[in-house]
Amino acid sequence: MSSSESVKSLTELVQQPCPAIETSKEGKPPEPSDPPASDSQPTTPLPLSGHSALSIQELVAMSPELDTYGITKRVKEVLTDNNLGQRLFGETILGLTQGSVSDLLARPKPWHKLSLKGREPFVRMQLWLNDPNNVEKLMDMKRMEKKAYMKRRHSSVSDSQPCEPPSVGIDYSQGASPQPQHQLKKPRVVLAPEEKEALKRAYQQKPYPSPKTIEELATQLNLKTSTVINWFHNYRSRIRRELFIEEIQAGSQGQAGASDSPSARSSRAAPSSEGDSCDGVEATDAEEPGGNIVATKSQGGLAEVAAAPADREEATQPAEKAKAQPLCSGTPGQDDGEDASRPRPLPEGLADAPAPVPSLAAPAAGEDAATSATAPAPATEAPGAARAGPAERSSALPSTSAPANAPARRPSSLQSLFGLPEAAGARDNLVRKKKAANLNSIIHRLEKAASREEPIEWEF
DNA sequence: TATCAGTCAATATC
DNA sequence: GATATTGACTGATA
Repeated sequence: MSSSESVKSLTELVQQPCPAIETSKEGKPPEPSDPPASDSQPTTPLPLSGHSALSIQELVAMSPELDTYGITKRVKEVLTDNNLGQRLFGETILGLTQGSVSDLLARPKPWHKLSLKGREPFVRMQLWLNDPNNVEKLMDMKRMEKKAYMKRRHSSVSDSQPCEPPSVGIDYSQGASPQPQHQLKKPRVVLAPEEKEALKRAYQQKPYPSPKTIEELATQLNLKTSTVINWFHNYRSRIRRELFIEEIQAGSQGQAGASDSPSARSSRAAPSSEGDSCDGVEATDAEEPGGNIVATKSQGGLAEVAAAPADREEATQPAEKAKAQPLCSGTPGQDDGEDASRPRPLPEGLADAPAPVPSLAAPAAGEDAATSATAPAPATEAPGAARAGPAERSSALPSTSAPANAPARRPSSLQSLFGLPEAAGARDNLVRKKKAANLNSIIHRLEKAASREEPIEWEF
């Protein structure tokens, strides 16, 4: 009951105009920081008015599994249909910056892979979608912003003061030091294509390089070790994310075709079906990093890969490939394009770009095997596994999917709150089916590859 | 301590 | 100008 209560209050909130927005935007103490700042706090549900501050968190906690992909899709539609920008939407509704919104909309992670915090934006989006006045409100915000902007502009002009960009309030200015700190700002590091290429190659060989390796890479590329470390972190997580997406997309596509014929499904899944050879399904397989499905399955066939000491590598490799491909195909052209900007000798092995296809077997470098070994591949990645390896997901979905037929753990009211169609359960099943189909095709290909004994071939 | 998730914010691209 | 990309940072977790 309590849950439905809060749900109710939330529903109300959703219905009512979101004042929070106004506060943050309108008064616009051009504080770009205000929304996020407060937001990051557990107490900050910007779009929701004060009294319900806690609700969003509660909601997130109690919310049923949401279709993140579907939500973002709808949000994108609404935004584009109404010509509403990501920035406005992000800052007023989600309390996130434009970049984050872009990222979120373009690469939503599956619900079960999200942490509580990560789910928050999706719950907000869902609530927003449920709000019949959502668009109007945003439109209003847009107008208000415009007005405010004009106002500022006018005043500044009249003052003949080269007022700095309105909202781009330099936080430095007001805060602590009166000095022109902007100067102290670290310049953003921009890696040259060759550097990225080299890092990618390094990644292919060791997704989890040892400190020593990192050091070497940094030295040879003339980068800071922290930059190299960050790069690896970012690359790993982004690849992982891509895989989620592809998984979903492949799934939905597969479904489309699969719905009628299984064969269609498999064909679509077909590797290069993508045409691009680059990303595509590849990723799908790779997806296993999240779950180990492939690992398990593949192990049989992809022995070599699996054999590699570094499970993690194994796990990531495919993904890597997905990513790597582009390199191959893409680089050729500009590849030579030097970046005179920064001369740096690429590490051997990394440098020989010629070989676009990284040798999976390359594990030669044992030293790091240890490193990677440290973290049991699937284990680590287990996040996915733990939460729901593809395998699980497809069949025995953990808690998430269970709901469908399982004893409804959530009060239906919640579902309505989130605007879950009555068919939520059905959709759930659908999604599961898609995933299962996707997995099947993956397995199929893996087996095929395995039987062929083509070590590297399976990079699709 | 290493890695991850989530995010910001600068920069690139459309 | 809006959106996408990406290096860096923070906090959480194992």
